[in-house]
Amino acid sequence: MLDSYHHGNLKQELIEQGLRIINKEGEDKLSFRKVAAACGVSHTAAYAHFRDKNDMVTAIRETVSRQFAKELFKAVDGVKEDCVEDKIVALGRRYVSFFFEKPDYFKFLFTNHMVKVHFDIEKEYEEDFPAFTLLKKLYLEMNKKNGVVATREEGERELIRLWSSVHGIAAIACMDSVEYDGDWNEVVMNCIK
Amino acid sequence: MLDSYHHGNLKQELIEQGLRIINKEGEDKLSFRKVAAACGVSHTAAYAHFRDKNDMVTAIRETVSRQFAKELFKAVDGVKEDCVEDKIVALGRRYVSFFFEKPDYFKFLFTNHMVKVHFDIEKEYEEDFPAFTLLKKLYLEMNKKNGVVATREEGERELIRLWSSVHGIAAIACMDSVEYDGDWNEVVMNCIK
DNA sequence: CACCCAATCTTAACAGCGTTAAGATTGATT
DNA sequence: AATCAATCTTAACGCTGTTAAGATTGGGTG
Repeated sequence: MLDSYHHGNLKQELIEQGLRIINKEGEDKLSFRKVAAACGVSHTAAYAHFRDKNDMVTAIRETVSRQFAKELFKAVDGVKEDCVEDKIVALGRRYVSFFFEKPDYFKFLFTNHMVKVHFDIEKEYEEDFPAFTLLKKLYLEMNKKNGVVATREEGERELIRLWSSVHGIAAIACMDSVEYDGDWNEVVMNCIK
Repeated sequence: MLDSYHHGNLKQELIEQGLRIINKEGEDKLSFRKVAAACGVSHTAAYAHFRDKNDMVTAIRETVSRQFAKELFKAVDGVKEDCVEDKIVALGRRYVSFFFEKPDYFKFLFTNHMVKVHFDIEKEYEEDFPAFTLLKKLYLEMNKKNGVVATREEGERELIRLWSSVHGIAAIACMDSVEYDGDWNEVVMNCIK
């Protein structure tokens, strides 16, 4: 463990170095060999920890996904306890600002189809995209507080509307050829309703 | 021109074969060499027509972009002349259904930042994404018809809301891990307003 | 303590990729 | 008929992901 042959903590460092490369050079510049070199290890060592490259990228993606969710939770927790509407707005703002700060993460998270989601408002799904699960929870909380009893169809449509609004703004704000000198926060407000 | 050394129409066939490969195997499976082989030509012949691979992919992307716009125009033209609201709805529906039919096109069009867009409602921009230009036109038409005089800020926000709603739904409808057995048309209706 | 095994890492090799360089072929122009 | 520029070919380079076979090592068993 001391003397280099066995790294000791390779799997995690591969993820960290991979993330660093994506941040600095973009996802397309990420290669198995480069990550290994960054860890000071031969280019096939990673196969002891990941099935293939895609498996490693997926692990990195899950790290980003958790990091994203953590930011959303933080934003929501900063709002006074009983103001569900404000919490939803706070989530929407952070959702957009997170990706506005790191546009590459948007592409990285959403373009390879890892995001699992169930609109079904009558059940919870452990495997769902955490950011979505949080939104779903807040939405149900809001309905409950306001005494709204939506049909399943109405509720699902409204949930989709909420998420797609915010997600759509993030998608557009991330396009590097889109310039908008207004305030994205205002846009979010205007969209969520 | 007859006897094979000079292909005669290579550039266009490269685009067509490239598009075919993307449709059948996905963008990541597209290679310069494979497209060339599909055209029955050596793997460097394409360099007479495209600067590099990215240049060829961009050409393919512009083809898809035009094809997409054509579909939207067709949908809009199918609506009675003076019903602007219905036209916008028709555009939204086709926007989503187009990508729902070919999910790979969504990623292909939007994840490499080719889409240029100006929200500025006081000018027209030739180079803008044609689908967006159409929406912008309809939006201004609607305001005019209804005698709405929005400030520049309000107008831009509303335009963004319109587009991001539709775009967001398309983005979500395209994720292969998202299953929704409701009608996306209803979702579009509910979002556009 | 000695042994062994399984996990971990290395080197070697393969096919596929984009790209460049140098040369062959051709249709069109002079 | 000669020439030239556009077009296509072959050869080579360095990079990529992946597999196979072997070296190294730490932990658990006798």
